[in-house]
Amino acid sequence: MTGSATSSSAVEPVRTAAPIEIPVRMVERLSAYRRQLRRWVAEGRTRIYSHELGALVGGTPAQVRRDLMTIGYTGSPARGYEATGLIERISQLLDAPTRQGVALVGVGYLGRAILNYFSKTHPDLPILAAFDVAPEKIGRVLDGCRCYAMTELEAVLGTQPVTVGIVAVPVEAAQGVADRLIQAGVRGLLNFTPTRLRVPPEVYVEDVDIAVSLEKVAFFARHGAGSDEE
Amino acid sequence: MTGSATSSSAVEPVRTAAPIEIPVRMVERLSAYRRQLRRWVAEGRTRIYSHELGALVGGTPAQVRRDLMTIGYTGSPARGYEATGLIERISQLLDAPTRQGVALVGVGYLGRAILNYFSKTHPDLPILAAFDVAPEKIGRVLDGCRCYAMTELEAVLGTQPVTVGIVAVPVEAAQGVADRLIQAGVRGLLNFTPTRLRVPPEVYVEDVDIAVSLEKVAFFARHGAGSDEE
DNA sequence: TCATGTGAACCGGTTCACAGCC
DNA sequence: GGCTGTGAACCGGTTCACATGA
Repeated sequence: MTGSATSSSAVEPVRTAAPIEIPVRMVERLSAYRRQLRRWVAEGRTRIYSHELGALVGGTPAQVRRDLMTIGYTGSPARGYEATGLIERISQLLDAPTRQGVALVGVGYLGRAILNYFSKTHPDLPILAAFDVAPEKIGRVLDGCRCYAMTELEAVLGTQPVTVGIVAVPVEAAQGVADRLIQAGVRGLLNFTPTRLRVPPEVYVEDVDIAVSLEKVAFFARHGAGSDEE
Repeated sequence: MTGSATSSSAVEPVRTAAPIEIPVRMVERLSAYRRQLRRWVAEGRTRIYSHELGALVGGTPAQVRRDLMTIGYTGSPARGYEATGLIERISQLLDAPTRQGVALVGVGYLGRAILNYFSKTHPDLPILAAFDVAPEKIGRVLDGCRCYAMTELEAVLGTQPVTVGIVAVPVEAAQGVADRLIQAGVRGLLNFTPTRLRVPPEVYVEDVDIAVSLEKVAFFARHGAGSDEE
């Protein structure tokens, strides 16, 4: 189908670490688990039951247990799961062994929102550089992140361990930005633009489509709310 | 689920034409189809094949055909699908028969980004009002949308056909905002906050969790890109 | 020939349900 | 008693593959 399946070069990935193959949805859940667990710990709690964590994240106890079983983390029937240990285990899987950072392209309202939000939270996976075309933004430091000119993109990325790019530019510019980011070594893109980016098969693209989300909400606001999810 | 349509005030909606039960993911796809079709038409094309539409949206031809079959839209083997007719059919399903609008709460960077983006595109499903606590924003008109004080929320929503609310406020304020919106008649929420909103079962909540999305991208940027999706 | 329409097989994630243990 | 660990059943969406028609 138009290229996607492609790769599958017959080679079964004997990938170094991470012997576990984690399904996409589960990565989302693990990420959510970790965040809630950090709050939990910050509130002084140390142990948690599957039904508690489930409630915190909007999932079922069975789902939580299944996930934790899959990542090989064991609790005890009497005391549930040990929170900090679980956080560590999840981090072990989700975080890169070597420091990995993010580049933000497009410092409009959306870009500023992201910078602003991530400067506060999110110690791991830092936004190392921002890029924009507007001269008045270039050289400034916004929320602790330096803003460079688009022309400097290749140079800056050459000095930073950036593996993820956020595309927060106008639609027309998206593909060009994606190409340059990938050329500069980025392997994953978070795309806020309503275009399907054309990328080589080894690059991962996640589309965040607010327009579609909004229409979905409008639709289910009328028809029976299929409860929530995600 | 399991057919039991919970609430459904006994009245089987004799809605003009929509006896179809549409799965969640399909609503997303239909929304995406429509947007691409509109571009397609804007470029002067009138007919489209399943594989073309599939490519435009990142899906397979089979998936497209199945979806169109499900919504009861028929094409011809020789000429594919008629674009404008298809747009209309999708609109018939997705859009409300009566004018329905959106309220935005929180006019920070994220709120501004949304206002800015939706004022340009999106004629149907307009953002009818914005709310914030910052005095300097109150009374101003941003991207064609008036910004009111939070205290005016109930009063303003009483005069507008708002069924959807966008929650773009700081985490701490989210639940309170959600409660008030729902109290004011909103039936669907688009939540940008990293909390699980507590809502009555008839209200639909869609969480857009940028932090989780970013971690997902970072993860798959390292491990094999499982192609794209969503 | 090439694309549509569609029953049927397929697939992978979710949920069930129960054994084991504290 | 309540909770974990987990094989097995379940379920719904996706994909296949082929009959059909221009």
